[in-house]
Amino acid sequence: MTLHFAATESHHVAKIVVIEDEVDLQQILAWNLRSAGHEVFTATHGLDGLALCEDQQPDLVILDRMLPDIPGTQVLLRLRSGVKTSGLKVLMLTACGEESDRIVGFELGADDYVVKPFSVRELLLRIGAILRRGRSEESTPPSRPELLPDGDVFVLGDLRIDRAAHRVFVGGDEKKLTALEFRLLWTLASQHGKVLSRAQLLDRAWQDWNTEGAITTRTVDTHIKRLREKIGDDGDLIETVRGVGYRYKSSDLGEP
Amino acid sequence: MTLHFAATESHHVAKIVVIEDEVDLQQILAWNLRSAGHEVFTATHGLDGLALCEDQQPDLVILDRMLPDIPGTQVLLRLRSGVKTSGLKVLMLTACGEESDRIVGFELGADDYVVKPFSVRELLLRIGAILRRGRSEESTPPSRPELLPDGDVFVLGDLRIDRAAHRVFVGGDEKKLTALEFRLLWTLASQHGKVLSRAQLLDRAWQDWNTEGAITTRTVDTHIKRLREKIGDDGDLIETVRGVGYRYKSSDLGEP
DNA sequence: AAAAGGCGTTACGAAAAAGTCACAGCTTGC
DNA sequence: GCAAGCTGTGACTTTTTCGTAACGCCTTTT
Repeated sequence: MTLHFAATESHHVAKIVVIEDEVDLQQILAWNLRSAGHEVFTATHGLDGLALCEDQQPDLVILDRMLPDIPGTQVLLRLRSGVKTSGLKVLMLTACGEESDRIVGFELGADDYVVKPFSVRELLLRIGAILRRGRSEESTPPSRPELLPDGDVFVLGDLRIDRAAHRVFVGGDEKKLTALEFRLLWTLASQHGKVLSRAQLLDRAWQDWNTEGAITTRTVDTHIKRLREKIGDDGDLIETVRGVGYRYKSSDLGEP
Repeated sequence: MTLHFAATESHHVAKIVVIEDEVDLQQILAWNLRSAGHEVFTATHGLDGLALCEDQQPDLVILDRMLPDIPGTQVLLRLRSGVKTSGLKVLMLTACGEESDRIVGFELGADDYVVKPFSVRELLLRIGAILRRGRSEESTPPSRPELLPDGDVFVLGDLRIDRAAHRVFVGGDEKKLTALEFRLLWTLASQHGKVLSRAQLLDRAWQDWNTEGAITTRTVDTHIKRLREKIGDDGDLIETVRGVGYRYKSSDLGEP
């Protein structure tokens, strides 16, 4: 069972993945971010980093442009193309002087772009800004409604999850879920086909919500039950994997 | 993610001046705007920019706040004081974290205000919005709101919000709202169907003058209550999403 | 087959979130 | 400078959600 840091009121604890091959820098960043209360995972290679992201579902990725295996822009591209990481924020790092990179970085959808060498303090400030913005999506005053398309709808078989509206439909009928149930379902569905242990579910669905300390893993069972009940599932959609955890039924029929 | 910023059908070709000293960013903007069919002129200094504007009489100026010679606010001030450039739209850019600037920016009459770092995509959307808002300017006859051009009137079911005149109608009856209530309602309605957290609402409706998280999120509740009361709502229009925030009732039925 | 462990299910108290209200500090306009 | 109206906040109430314990069924193990 994982322990969670206590969060200060105004401070949002985030899960952050750092993909950086310079170990010194990586450690400096990790240490500082952890000091700020964030949960940090590190990788030195692009592919490792991608796997880590899929596994951990972070809020933010700090991504070096130059990596041993594949370029950071490639990583960014894949992160952006995956449905499973929608809403993810990316901050790119780059060695100085590479002008064109910046263009590419922004166009690929990096949320910020920092040129090395940078002051750690500045970087932390920017990270804070990104994370804050993250919660308020597009930031600043609404200009015109039609400009904000909600491409944030997740569809999987009969299931449809609208994260922006915070609504769930099963076969066309809306199911009223509580905030926790919603997150639980989202966690499972966004990783459909993959077994998630109770500990993992507590980590993700409960996230920073559970700041007080450990919650019994049995609690998950109860919520799974409630969730199944609400979405009218008898174990077909949310499958029990005895001794391991739960899994949302995969839509894939096999290996592509 | 490949972004296309090609010109769309109902598109006015505009003349745009970009005043930005970071050449990278300036070029990114210029390139994208030109791709969208606009005529673009660039300057790296404030005074050059002013001259350029007087010379070219653009429709829109994109103005960085920090420039090598004079502050962007100065530029804005002079643009606004000149009769020759009335009707001009101005979008200001600023480095993040400078809260007070934002106030100044809006008060000086910027049409929009974007904080760096921003996603280019978002900026272009906003530029499009500003341009589309067109030359309707002020001068809205307050007597017949239903006859106004679609520019500044927002209609959603029984609700009609006239931003220019700062009036709100529900089913034909005008509701007298305070400035804050008006912004709150607008924020919710313009994002109808989407859940906005209390933090988001504070960010947007309270906008500038909420320095820091100085205001309790509970305050939002109170204003929601007042707003509901005034527009005669019992939770049908402004829906409570427990544990998440509030949502203005969507006009869509939610099912495709 | 009995024991042990894992899980489904239920019910209930505790706690959190939202609704509501009154009041005080601040502007604003007169 | 006064009165009127906004706004923010704390206290209180109501509503809803969450965590846990308890019990029983089913599966696995010995």
